Amino acid sequence: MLMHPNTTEAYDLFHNGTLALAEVERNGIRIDMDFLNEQRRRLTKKIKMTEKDFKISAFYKEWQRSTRTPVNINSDVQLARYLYKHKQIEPSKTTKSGKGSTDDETLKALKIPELDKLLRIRKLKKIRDTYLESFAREEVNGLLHPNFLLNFVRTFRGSSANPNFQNVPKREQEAMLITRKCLFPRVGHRLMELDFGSLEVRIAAAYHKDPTMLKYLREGHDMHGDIAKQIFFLDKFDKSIPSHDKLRKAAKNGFVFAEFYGDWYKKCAANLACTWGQLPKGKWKSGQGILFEDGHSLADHLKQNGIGSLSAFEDHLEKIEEHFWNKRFPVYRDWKETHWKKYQQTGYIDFYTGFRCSGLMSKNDVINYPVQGAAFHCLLWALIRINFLLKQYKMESRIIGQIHDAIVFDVHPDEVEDVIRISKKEMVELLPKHYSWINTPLTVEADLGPVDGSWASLKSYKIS
DNA sequence: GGAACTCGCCAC
DNA sequence: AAACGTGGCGAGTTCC
Repeated sequence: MLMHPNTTEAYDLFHNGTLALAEVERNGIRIDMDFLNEQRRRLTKKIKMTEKDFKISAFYKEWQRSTRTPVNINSDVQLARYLYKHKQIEPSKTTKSGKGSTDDETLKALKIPELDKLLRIRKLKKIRDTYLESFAREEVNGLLHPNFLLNFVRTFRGSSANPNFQNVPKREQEAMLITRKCLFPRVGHRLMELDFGSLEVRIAAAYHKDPTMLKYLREGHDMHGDIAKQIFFLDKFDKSIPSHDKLRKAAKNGFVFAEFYGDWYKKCAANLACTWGQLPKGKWKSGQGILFEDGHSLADHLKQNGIGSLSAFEDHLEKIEEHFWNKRFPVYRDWKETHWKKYQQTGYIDFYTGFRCSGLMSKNDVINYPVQGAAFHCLLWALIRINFLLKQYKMESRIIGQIHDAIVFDVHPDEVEDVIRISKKEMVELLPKHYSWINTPLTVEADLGPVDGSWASLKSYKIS
């Protein structure tokens, strides 16, 4: 596949972006090596103990008896051979190459208690070896200087390496609290993140201009709530009820975004019911799945609406998908088709930001690339401007990182409001003037840490 | 003994 | 007709 900036504007964006990101890289982020080393030791101890525990189990002994060579408990190849060849267990999932999978989900489904120890070891090693070790390797004078690169990604997004600043654990609490507690602002400063609200959805809307989607984005209605209502038969939807919020998140991540990216109802159904709804494959029994506040279970609730199994839920979601594209967002659907046809005729796709990809691409690629890429270019444009202004105003605050649709700052406590004001102006006011094809209002969300607080201590901060 | 591969898993 | 996009990176394994 060939890719290139196709306008001077696109070329300039990457030229200035490279210079700005080089400064971001030079700024760096403070790292607490004492805490890191303490966690390294603690994890090593835990891993050793769990390994010991695992090795006295009947499961391990049987595994070792099954083969002549010494077992390496870290080898998924050996584990798959033992489980699926020797013990003849049927895996619930296979890998791309058709072998039985040994990922977290598949091993948990086997309900072999000893395997939980193996998964625990895998998780602890991930934290220690992928994150802490790479942080330690890259530390210079108490700072990390992650690389931010613009020349690797097919969609013209950025990437990060040495260490990768863009995939530090956030959702899973244990991993988050170990890794992010290593990273700090400079002494007396605060960490702050500013990110665009639902940027990719807004950029997609600029391409397809679906009136229903534009209405959602312009009037701030809750699209994910509406879809959750429809998928899960909720007649009174209320985001502030925890169970409803759970189902809303499920609809958002397990269906809406998946459909936007090109997934289809069958995979979404399994994911929604099993991963998000905690229901089993096959038939459902009373009391199974996540619980509502009144004690009812998701299985009971769906049964009341005529759905008592995964296959019935699949049929239900097929209808939802049909409605989603043909009734709710038909103009979005039509854009996907005409955009795909255009690529098939010309052999390339143009981004609104002036970049061009040509060569062999799948349909999903053709639909996703210009959205993902242009969304990042919005962030990069704002980052270049904000970086320039912080220097021009001789401020103490610095940009120290970039995560696709977010900018990470190391801010002087007296400059918090100024940095927000300056950034907000660039992100929501001037950016849509520069890229006049943006057709919905942009929003900024802030997360702020206390003075000398680590990256684990950021809290949502209301922008005035 | 290193390159290239698979697999798993972290982020958006 | 087919079936979710982009990365980085570690460990194990296989190839040469």
